[in-house]
Amino acid sequence: MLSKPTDSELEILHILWEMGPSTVRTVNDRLNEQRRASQSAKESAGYTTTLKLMQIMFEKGLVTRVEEGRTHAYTASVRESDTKGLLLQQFVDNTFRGSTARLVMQALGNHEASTEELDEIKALIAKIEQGK
Amino acid sequence: MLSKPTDSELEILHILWEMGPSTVRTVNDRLNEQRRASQSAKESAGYTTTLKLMQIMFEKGLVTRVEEGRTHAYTASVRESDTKGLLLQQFVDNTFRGSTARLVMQALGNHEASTEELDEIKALIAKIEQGK
DNA sequence: TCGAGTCTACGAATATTTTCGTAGAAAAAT
DNA sequence: ATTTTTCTACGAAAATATTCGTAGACTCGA
Repeated sequence: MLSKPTDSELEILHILWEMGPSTVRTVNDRLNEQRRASQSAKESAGYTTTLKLMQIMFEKGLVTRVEEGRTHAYTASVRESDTKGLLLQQFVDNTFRGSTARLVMQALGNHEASTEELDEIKALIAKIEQGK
Repeated sequence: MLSKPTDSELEILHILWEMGPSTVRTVNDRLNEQRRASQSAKESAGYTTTLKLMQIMFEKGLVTRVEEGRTHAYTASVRESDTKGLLLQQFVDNTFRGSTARLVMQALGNHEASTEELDEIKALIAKIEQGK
């Protein structure tokens, strides 16, 4: 059963999805790199903080790990699209009363979407309509 | 400055947006009614739980209140579209790395959107493209 | 070989969010 | 008039999420 990751856990999952199997050290470095780059609200995380999070994620089944000599190589054990789908589902339920259409309207209304993005979306809609 | 409501606070805001100025009692009743109706994960909330939440929301400036005899009438002081926009922004940042297009793709890809909804969205896209 | 550096494990301090018990005042019911 | 109900205020417990200190084991270079 797919369990919902917290915000911090999601940050780590993103890195594992992007980089594949990684050590805690690698994840921690990348994490702090990203936070610095994006002026994230969060400070940089201590090594043991990231370690602990990843251990908890292991207990929850969000990641698997393999001993590689003295260190562990962690791998995401939930699929990116499944996880995002679940998060999206809950977000739509909580915030838009379950209405995907209203979510999309708000998203397109607020944000400047680029012409390319709009084209992509139009193409997707066309594809969905064909399937009906 | 618009502050981000927690999940419970959002649940209350929805009710205030829907019903206009309301007492704690009214909000609490409606809340539990909705939770029962939707088999929500949460149990029904005690009166003082809702009261405390609304007091906290008042301190945060999410709601205003007016004494009406012995009770208080609470009103949302943040706009629905602003609040949802903020939540959406943060959700897109956390979950889709800031890409609205990817959010929309996931939303349309996963969910069966109705023909009417798709038409609405197409119309919206057309309008945005005209504005460019 | 010894000391500095790096790893995991683990407990616990913090912070945040949610829940509720209790007390006191006011109103309503009997 | 007195009991019961219905409010608010408030503190604090409970639940959840985040952060980090410390200890012990292993590795590597001097």
